[in-house]
Amino acid sequence: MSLPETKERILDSAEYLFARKGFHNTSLRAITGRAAVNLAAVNYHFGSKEALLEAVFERRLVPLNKVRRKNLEVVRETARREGRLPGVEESLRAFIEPTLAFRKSGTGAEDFITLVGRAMSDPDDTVRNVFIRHIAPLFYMLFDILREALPELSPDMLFWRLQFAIGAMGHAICMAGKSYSLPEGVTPVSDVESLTAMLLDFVVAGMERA
Amino acid sequence: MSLPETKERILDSAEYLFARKGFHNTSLRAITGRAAVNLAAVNYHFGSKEALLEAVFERRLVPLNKVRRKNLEVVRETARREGRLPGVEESLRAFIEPTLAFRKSGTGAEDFITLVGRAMSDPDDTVRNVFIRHIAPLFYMLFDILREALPELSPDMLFWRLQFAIGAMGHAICMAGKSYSLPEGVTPVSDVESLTAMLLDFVVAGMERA
DNA sequence: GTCTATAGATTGATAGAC
DNA sequence: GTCTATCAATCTATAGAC
Repeated sequence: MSLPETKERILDSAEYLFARKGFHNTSLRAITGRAAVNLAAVNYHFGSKEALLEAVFERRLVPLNKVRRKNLEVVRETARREGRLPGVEESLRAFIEPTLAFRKSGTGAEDFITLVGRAMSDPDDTVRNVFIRHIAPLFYMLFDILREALPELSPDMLFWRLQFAIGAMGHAICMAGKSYSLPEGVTPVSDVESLTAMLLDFVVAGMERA
Repeated sequence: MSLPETKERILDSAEYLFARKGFHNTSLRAITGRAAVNLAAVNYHFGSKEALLEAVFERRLVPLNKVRRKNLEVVRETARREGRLPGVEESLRAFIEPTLAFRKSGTGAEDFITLVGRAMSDPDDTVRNVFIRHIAPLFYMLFDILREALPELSPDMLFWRLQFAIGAMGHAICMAGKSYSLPEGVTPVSDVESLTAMLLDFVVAGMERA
């Protein structure tokens, strides 16, 4: 059966397993087994395991980045039209909100966004480089808008604060929906809206710190 | 040559490689090759690759945790003696400062602290579980002190804010000393004192956000 | 304790029939 | 495009000489 969905099935399976076990700890046999396709299909459709990883990132990251870029452009243009500086909160929201919201955007999106949360600090160059290549332009764009929003902050300080914010977001993504052992009396909400609101509160406060 | 330092050489080499390539992407051959010891020495001294990972964490984490625990106890006792609540900044500092300072505490410590920065969100269960087992008690201790410091904050909210802070710290650790491509005009400082000060500023602001 | 040698399993990738 | 079969490399782990 030469189903046109074979590539998609492989991508879904790889996304699922990469997010849960990591790239190097996931074999092509595990991927094709879960996808119920033949082992050789991966190399036929993608060429190599590494190219498959690239494709897993690309499938979701291209549309997600389009939304984030659009949001940032709107923030910039609106501020310019109204003759004011872009706000810190609206700038960070333009980047963070679509990222966390993406989690419930479709089947497997949750796996992907977990993968994203981990990719930034992945020990493996293969994973991290593929990810950084896709995310760097948006990072610079966000950096530039925050430069305008916080002109009194030195570039160095802004750089680090933005790194802190990104670290907080990535870790929040990794933790969301997991069930680690929790302190007494804690039953943490993890619906997207609440988490986004809490995270934005936190990073805006840190970013605006005098 | 039956040098008593063989175990140490293996630990150093494993620490170096785990931090740079990840656990599953590092072979025992690479470890023993770099350590200039025989392949079989790993299984003789540690029993298995996984037990070696455990030992890598244990060697550094036990003394580091002793410092962090001591610091947190001092914060708690000092506040109690002075009849006041523990402060947010001193509580977070008691945890964060020794962690970042550990980076320059000796040969290889930098590698280890990178490993720590990544362990929290490591895709691999083996790595993450070993780490969480060592860090969980201190996390609860810090959580409890911050409960006293911020009594008006709901446990859920505090839990997430602490997660954000830990995510920021972990990412900062991973980024420190790396040379990623940077925005125009940014030459980020990464000496321990400056980074600690900036990070504390950021997370205290986020934690105290009204 | 250190070494050689190798077992035993698993890996990514490919050739070639259909 | 999909399959079987397999190659060549790699891996962790261990047995046994020294």
